[in-house]
Amino acid sequence: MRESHAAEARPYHHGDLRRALVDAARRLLEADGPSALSLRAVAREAGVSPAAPYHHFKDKGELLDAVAQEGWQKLDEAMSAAKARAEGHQKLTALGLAYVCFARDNPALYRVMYDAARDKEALPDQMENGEDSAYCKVRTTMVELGADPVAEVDLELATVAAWCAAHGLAEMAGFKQFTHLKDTLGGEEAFLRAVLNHMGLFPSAHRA
Amino acid sequence: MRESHAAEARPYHHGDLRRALVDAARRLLEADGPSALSLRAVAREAGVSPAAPYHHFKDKGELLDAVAQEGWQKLDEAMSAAKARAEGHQKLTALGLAYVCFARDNPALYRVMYDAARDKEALPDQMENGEDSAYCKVRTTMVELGADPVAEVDLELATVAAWCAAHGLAEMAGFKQFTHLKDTLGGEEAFLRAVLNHMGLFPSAHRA
DNA sequence: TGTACATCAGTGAACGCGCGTTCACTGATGTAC
DNA sequence: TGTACATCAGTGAACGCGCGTTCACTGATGTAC
Repeated sequence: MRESHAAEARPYHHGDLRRALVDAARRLLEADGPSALSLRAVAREAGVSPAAPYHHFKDKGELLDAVAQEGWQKLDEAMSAAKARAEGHQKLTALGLAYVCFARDNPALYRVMYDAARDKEALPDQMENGEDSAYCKVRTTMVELGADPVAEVDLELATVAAWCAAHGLAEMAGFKQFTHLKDTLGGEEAFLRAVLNHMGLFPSAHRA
Repeated sequence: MRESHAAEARPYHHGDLRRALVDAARRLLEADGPSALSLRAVAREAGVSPAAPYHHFKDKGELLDAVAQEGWQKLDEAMSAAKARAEGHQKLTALGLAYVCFARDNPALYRVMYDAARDKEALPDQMENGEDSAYCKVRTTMVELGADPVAEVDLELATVAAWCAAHGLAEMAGFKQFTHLKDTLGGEEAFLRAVLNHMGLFPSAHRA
C-alpha cells in the first residue's frame, strides 16, 4: 500500500486524468483544507507524476478554476433539489437553507469557489445568465411567489439581498459564539431557519 | 535607497519592533494581498533580519493574530464613529454601511481577520463581551431604537442576522455582476444602502 | 563615578522543505497505406 | 492483416524560489557593588 488509494494498477494512459485530478483535488480539499491544494499534492493524490497535470491544465490556476466551477455546479444541483422538495412559500427559505448547508458540508470547496470568484472580481458567468444557476433560481422563485417581475430593480435588489444573507450566514454559522443560541433554539437547523427568517428575503413590494 | 522605506538609519535596538512589524504587515497586506504576508516579507518590510520577529512573536501565527486583532479594533472604531455621526433610526443602517465600507477599504485586512477567526472557529472574545465591540454595539443600538431587551433570543437573532447581512454584502459588493445595479441606483453607496434596507435589520417585535 | 556582568534584542548564515514549472524522454495509441 | 510513423499522454529528474524556523553570535542596555 505504498501508492495513493486512487492509484492501483493503472495502465500507462489514464483514460480520464482530467476528471481524476479534479476528484483528487476535492478529496484533498475536504481532508486537509484549501491550503493543502498544491498542484503536486493533487498529482500525488491522483497517483501521477507532478508534470502530468500540465497535459490537461495550463497551470495551477486553471485546475483550481475547474474545481471551483464544479463546486458551483454542485451548489446549483443541491439548491434545485431543495426547491423541488419544498412547498409554496417555503421554497425561498428552503433555497437559503440548502445554500448554507452546502457551505457547511463542503467548507473547503466553498472557500475555493469564492477565492476564485474574488480573483476575477466576478461570480461565474453562468450565474448571471444560466437558467439553472442557483442565483437565477432565487430570482425566479421570488417571482413564482408573487413578486412583481416588472419591478426589475426591486426584484434584483431582493435577489442580491437574499444571496448576501445566505453567504453571510454560511460564513458565520460555524463560530462558537452561536452555539448557545443554537441550543436555545433547538439545534443548528432551527438556528439557520430562524436567522434566515429574520432577514427580509422577499422583494419589498411583496412585504408591503 | 537600498533599504525598505521603513528602515532609515536605525539604532541597533529598535524601540518598538513589535509595533513596527504589525504596521509593516498591514502595509504589505494592502499593497500585495494576504498571500504576500510571510514572516520573512514582514521582517524585510520592517527593515530587520528574518529572525528578529521571533523575539516578539512565538511564530508566524501569533503575528497574524496580532494583525487580525488590530483589524477588529479598527473596525470597532470605524463603526463607533459612524454611529455617532448618524441620527436616530438611521444609526443601524449607518453601522451596516460603516462595516461594509471598512471591508471595501481594507479588503486584505478584512480577509486576514476572518481567516484567523475561522482558524479558531470563533470571533474574537472581546466581540462577545466588550462593551465597545462592534458586535455589541449593533445589539445596543437595536435596544436604543426600541427593541425589547427582555426578548433576549429575538434580540440576539436580530443581531446575528444583521451581522451576517453586512458580512455577506461586504463580500459580494465587489463583484462585477452588480455594477449595472449600482449604476441604476446612482452609485455604490446607494446600492449598499438599498441592499441593507432590503434586509430586515430590526428585531421582529419591532417590525410587527 | 566606574567597572563587571547579566540580560535583552538584534544579526546573518544555515537547515530542510514543498512548491510551480520545464525538459528531454518514452510508452501507448491510432491512422495511412 | 501488417507495418511505418505521427501523435498523444505519460515519466522522472532537475531548475530556482521563498518559506518558517533554528542557531551561535554580538552589540546595546541596565543593574549591583
